[in-house]
Amino acid sequence: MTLDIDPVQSDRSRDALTAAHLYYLQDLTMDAIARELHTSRSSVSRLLSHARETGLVDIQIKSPLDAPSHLEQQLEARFRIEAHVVPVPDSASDVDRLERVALSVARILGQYFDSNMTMGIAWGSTMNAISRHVTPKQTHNSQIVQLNGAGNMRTTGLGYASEILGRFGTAFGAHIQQFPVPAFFDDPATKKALWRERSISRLIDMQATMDIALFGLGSPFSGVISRVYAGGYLEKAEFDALSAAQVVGDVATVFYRADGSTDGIALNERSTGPEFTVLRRTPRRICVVAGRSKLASLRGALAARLITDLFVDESTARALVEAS
Amino acid sequence: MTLDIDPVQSDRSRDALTAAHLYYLQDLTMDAIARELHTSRSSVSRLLSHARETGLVDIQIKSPLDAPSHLEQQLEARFRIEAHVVPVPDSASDVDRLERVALSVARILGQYFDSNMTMGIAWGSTMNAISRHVTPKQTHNSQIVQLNGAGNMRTTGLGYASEILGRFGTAFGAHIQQFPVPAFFDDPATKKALWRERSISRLIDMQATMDIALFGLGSPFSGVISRVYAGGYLEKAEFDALSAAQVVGDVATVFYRADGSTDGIALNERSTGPEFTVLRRTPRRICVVAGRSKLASLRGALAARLITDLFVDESTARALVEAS
DNA sequence: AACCGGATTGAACATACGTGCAAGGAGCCG
DNA sequence: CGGCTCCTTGCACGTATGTTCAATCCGGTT
Repeated sequence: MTLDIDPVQSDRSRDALTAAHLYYLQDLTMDAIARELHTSRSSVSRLLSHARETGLVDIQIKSPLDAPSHLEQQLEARFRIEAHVVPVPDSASDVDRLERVALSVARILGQYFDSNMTMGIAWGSTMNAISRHVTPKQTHNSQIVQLNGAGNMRTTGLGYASEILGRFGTAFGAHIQQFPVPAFFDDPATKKALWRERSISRLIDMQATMDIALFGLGSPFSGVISRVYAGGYLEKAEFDALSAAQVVGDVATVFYRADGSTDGIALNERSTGPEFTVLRRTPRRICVVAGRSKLASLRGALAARLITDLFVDESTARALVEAS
Repeated sequence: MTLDIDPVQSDRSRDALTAAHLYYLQDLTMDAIARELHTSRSSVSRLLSHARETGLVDIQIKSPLDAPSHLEQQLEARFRIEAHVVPVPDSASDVDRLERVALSVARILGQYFDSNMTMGIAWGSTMNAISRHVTPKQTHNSQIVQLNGAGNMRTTGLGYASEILGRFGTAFGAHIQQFPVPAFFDDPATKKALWRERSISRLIDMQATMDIALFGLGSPFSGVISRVYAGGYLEKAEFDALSAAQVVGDVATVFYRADGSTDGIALNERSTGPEFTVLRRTPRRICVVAGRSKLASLRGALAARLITDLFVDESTARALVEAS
């Protein structure tokens, strides 16, 4: 057994690297590059795609700091967060919105995550969308930790959640830490007991000391039903209880009201997501929101001070600013 | 008088920014972007060019660290420098070589230079070529300092050198410090006297404390005549003296031999470039070389330990490694 | 108000680029 | 040694992008 890299792979990458050099740093046409590399133009096109996909080429966009859009400035001033407004035409559907915001986030994420870091991630449609596009970036000694369990009455949830987790993991070359518990326990006592198990508490500790948290928002009572409510995670009675408690949203299956409060929301006792008091210790907490249906939920999360960095589509951002 | 930015400029930049967002982060086609921005596709193409040219979009290429080319590794091991080999086909002319290496350097330079830094730059065909392509990057409180005088019998040299200097200055938003003296004094005493003038000594001090030096190499006795020898800077007699002293090259009009030594080279007493003992204190000293005609000169500069970072075209790099 | 550069715009054209496809390997059984 | 699959390659085609040019707009001047 040897440590050599697959020579074919390495050949390919070496070529991709020179191709990228010639294309992006020397402005040669793919045709010219093809001649220098003794191959066809189409292969060069493919090499360059490969270079971009694998993060060999890194394209960043830098706001000249003096020109964050008016919207971003307002959000930053009003909520004390770093805001990133993703331009999406007002006519776009909510699906488009999510897809486009997710794509933007996926491309930028590498600027936040680095070697020796631990990032906690939730799961759900937002995280799923992001995971499908993350641009790879090689890191060392870094960890991706699942924030909340994903099991329900029908499945252990390991498939869906770990797919998401896995995509982040391979993109960053990070170890992944799954959280093999249901989204909600039936009995709070089970949770307490499990939390004392070393295998689980190790994970809880990692969550408590992570450098970055990345999450979307659940919004139980708005048009688009978040995955948590659709997938058999909650019974009708539980759902009604949330409604009665005036819940407006959740982060990693921990629920909150419009004012950001969580006290007396019974379901949280059985939820596996990190308590907000813990979450708030994470230095960078990136929230991704797309679509106006999540507006109430977003207001609540802001009130709960769960967010340090917000990625949001333009029209939702506008709505957020206007109503305040 | 107001501090507002030209609203037209700012409009343009804002659009360029969103266009860049949509194009590079969301993979929209220019056509789609045109519709969102209510303009024509060609305008979007222009906006994107603008965004790239002004450094709004920053494209980096990251060697996965495990894959610096064989050549780069050898150079780094042998000379204790950071090497960047620029791929250029062996068939390319020396002019092409220079142009392509310069373009690469111009694109990468922003990764080295930042706010609050001082960079010293020489002048000559290499620096000229680089200056014509530097990708802008906004910095604050940074300085560009001219390393050596550019005047000669016919002109003050302020035009040519300051054009170069100016391009770097505007690209980085840096203050520029010209060096209004000839390349060589006739009398060493004049130099000594001037060096005591506060206006000049201030500049010398800046050179002594700069963070980065950027220079090409002169190679008096090889095919392509460096600007120093062509432009009326040296008399026949001086040229002969250099030859007799076995000089192989110069950095900022300070001459050295193949072994890197400078002792007893009379012309250096009258040269306005920084002494090597001073130059070597600069933490990062970036040398840009293109063309095998500069090989001897490059060997000397390496022997003189003037270089910490080398940018060189592929075939010159190969020649350098092979002959050692 | 009429006039004049100079900059900006969209249409049209000319390139350059991405991708489906069929052909040609390279490895892997049977 | 076929015969199989899976992967890579170059070609051909359609689309996306860069660029020229004439028309238009704008700010300043007479």
